[in-house]
Amino acid sequence: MTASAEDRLVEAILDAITDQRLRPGAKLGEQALCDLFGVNRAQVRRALSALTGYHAVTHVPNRGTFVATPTAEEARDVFEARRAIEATIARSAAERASEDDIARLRAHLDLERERRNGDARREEIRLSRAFHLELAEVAGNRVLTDYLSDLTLRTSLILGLYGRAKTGYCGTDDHEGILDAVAARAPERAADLARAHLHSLEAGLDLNERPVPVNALADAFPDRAQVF
Amino acid sequence: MTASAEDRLVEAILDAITDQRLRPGAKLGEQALCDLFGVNRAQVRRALSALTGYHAVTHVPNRGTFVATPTAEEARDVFEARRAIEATIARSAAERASEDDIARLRAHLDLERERRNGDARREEIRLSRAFHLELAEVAGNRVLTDYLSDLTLRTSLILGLYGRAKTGYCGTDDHEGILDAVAARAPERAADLARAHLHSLEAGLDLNERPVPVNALADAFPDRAQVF
DNA sequence: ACATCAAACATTGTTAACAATTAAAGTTGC
DNA sequence: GCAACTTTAATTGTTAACAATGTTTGATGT
Repeated sequence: MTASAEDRLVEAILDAITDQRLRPGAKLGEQALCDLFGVNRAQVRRALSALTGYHAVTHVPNRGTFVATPTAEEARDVFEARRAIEATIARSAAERASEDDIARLRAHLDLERERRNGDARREEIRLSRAFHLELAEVAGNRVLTDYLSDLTLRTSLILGLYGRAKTGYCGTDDHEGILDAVAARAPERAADLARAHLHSLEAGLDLNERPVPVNALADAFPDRAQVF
Repeated sequence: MTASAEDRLVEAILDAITDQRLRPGAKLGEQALCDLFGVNRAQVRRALSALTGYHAVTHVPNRGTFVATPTAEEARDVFEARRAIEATIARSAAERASEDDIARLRAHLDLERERRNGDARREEIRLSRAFHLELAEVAGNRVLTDYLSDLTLRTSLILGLYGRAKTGYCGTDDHEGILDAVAARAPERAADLARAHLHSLEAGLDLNERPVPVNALADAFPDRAQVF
């Protein structure tokens, strides 16, 4: 069960993008990654290739690979796709959730609410994403779960680019409403609430192009920077 | 605009899977692909890596990569995902299709009907897939179109594994009904018909595990086999 | 004949050196 | 001082040889 070097790299970069330590447009230099993670270039190269498949990075021939910078149009498409997929997920979850599932999701929301009182913004995004993905697990469709994993990552990038600093991200209240509908075995209400949740999240965006904030690779992995 | 060797390879293999010249479980040997396409191993390797991202092949460490063999469960998940996505696509298409779009789709259906009278079964699958993808283009959501491209490919594999030989694949009649709803600007009816179409396609499957038919790589590319 | 084991073969995985391309720095001329 | 050009450095792309793993083949003994 020991993950390969390539998988570790992919996970580390996905994590860094998820909680916005790596911002859109940041360059992922091959040698830099070799040094940071202590692997050889071929492995880095394959990891980056895999990441392009997740729409997390874009590869420019002879230039390098960069953290993806979704356009405003792509942002709209991502949210529409999420509504289509998460409505189905919410419906299935309401039909299939066991008592254990519901209890687990409630515990997750408690954690979310607790952390929200603090100001750990990164943690907030990560936990919010985790709720959506756990609900997907409960729904039990691996294909949809994989797509949602992809879409939530892209949502992280979109929030980083177009999100207004003021507004919080996913309201915990919305999540609570969805879970209540699931617990009440009300599939259509759960689906409607999921759609509404995503609409309000999208409404909180400012979809005007803005200068792309780029930061260095080393900033995203401060712990490793000293090790190597 | 000249496609790279890697892209050509990916396209060729995806095509071969789409019209079932490459069947589930077929081994994609690296050296064999080098010989067939006259490229070096590194390029083959990267192409195969990209293909795993499309869920078209699976990679087994130290064993090689093989054309994916979806399980019965995955088949169900794929169809549920398609219903979620294509219902949204049909709805959008009905809202946004121009007269040109509709004319183009009608021409496509004419072609489909014509070929159907012949017995070109491969052509039939390819054209049916193309209709779904063209409708997605009309709907105008690139994210959903990409996912659908992925799902239709997997559907090809699923039909090869679990499809009853008797039944045709996508009925042209179903497609016609969907297009009529689009032309009539009836989004909900279009969405319902799309869902029903996929339900009937899924109902035509025999989801019992069966021996995996494997054929050789060279069989899938008879034209190239002689060149090299 | 069948199972077991061992050696030969074939295939995948890794590494390092080399080539090609792009970005950066420095220089020259106006 | 600024722009255009040349040279230098850094980065990505490619190739081929080597190592490790898995598979097949054939021999051996029961």
